[in-house]
Amino acid sequence: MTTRARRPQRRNQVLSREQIIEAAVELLDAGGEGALTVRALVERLSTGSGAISYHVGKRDDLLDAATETVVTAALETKPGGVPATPADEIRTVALALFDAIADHPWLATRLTRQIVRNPVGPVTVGIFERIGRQVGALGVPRARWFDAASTLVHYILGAVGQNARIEGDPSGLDTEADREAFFDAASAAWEELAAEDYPFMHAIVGQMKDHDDREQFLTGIAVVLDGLTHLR
Amino acid sequence: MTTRARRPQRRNQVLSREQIIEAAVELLDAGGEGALTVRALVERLSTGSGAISYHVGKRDDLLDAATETVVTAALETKPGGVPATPADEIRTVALALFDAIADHPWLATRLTRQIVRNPVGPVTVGIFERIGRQVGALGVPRARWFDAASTLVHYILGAVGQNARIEGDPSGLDTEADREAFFDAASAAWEELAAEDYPFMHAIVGQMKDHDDREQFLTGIAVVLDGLTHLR
DNA sequence: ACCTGAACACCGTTCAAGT
DNA sequence: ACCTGAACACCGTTCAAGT
Repeated sequence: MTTRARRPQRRNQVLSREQIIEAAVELLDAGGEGALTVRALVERLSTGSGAISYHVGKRDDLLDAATETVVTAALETKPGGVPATPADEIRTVALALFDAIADHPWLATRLTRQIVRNPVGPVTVGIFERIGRQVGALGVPRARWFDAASTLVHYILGAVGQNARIEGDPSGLDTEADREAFFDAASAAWEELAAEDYPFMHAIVGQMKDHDDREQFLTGIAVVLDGLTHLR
Repeated sequence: MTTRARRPQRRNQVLSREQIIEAAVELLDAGGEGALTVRALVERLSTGSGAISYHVGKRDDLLDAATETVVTAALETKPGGVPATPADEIRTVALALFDAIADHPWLATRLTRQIVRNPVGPVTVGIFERIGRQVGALGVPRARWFDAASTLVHYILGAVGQNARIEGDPSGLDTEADREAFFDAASAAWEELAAEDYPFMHAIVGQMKDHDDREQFLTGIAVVLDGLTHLR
């Protein structure tokens, strides 16, 4: 390693925007949105609070940046060079978002928020462009492309948001066991509802117990895709 | 007024849970989730912070209670005695939620959260029961009722969440003019995207400018309903 | 240009004390 | 049973000062 550097006039930049975002994502994954505090960040990066605001601005901006980083990475995952069908491509994007939220439950709230408030950002544009390109090939007439893409995106966001499990539970293990216990408790409670007032809930309590979120999500996508082919 | 009361052993209860929730909704409507602070509540109700926690528990519980109150009220609006078709009934529920979120933008985030975390509460059960009852009449086979109802609810939540405009903007008037300015800015930015990289965004920028959220929402519902009739 | 960290103005929750 | 309000342990942001 060469130790002779010419006039290091400015201090070694030891902290970067990327580093802060990375640490933020780790905190968010571990403890949900409440766990992302400036002080936790300061300790983890052993720096001062001013340095953080210098690099990423306000906490809210950091949350946006973290969202953007994670979503962009999720959308880039596209290894297979197979030129998929339009439906396949839509499913790929949808599942990428589904999985991203499964890995980062705090994303659910933030993703919705970002799309609403920042229609110009790479998150909104990325998702719409990627999905929207397919709707023409699906047989949707040009005048309805915006409606079609919006319907798909809205469905995906809604479904994906509902599959963000017990976010920010600091009590650790929200594993498969937890998940099952949660569903068991829910279906038990549904069974106790008055049957005459809640006939539907009683009818589906069995289906609810052994459904698979991911499969159900794909079913929903298929339903929307099917409906879109009839959009004139 | 009779002034002679027999031993009012306990003080007049001057503060009620309902009053607190009502004040909370007003604060939320006026300034978004950030405006609901214990101190703001304390001042508005001229009481102490302890009284609030006594009646409604923690801030988070109050947010849940406010959500429940508003959603329940929205779902109860059912004046016409006309026994609508299944599709009509679904549209009624969907629009009730749409309008509730238009009036109370803070609901968007909270509604999702409540449905995820409290599948037993009146919000989740109310929405599912009301919508789910219709899917049988739609021609969905019984074994698919849960999938069908979930698809509808997920679409509705996703769409409705996206139509919660600039929530919690304390700068007042988020009126029609603001809304238009917002869309104009967005479409201007979309037009500036590189046409070769974002062909879809360019194709729809005109549609985006003069679309109507509510109509688009109904289109989406129609798409999903259509898809559901083919679900086997 | 980059970083420090004290200071500030908030925040929600708790709890001993009063009625 | 209901309410008060001080005390506490947090929080994000700012900013003069250092390098």
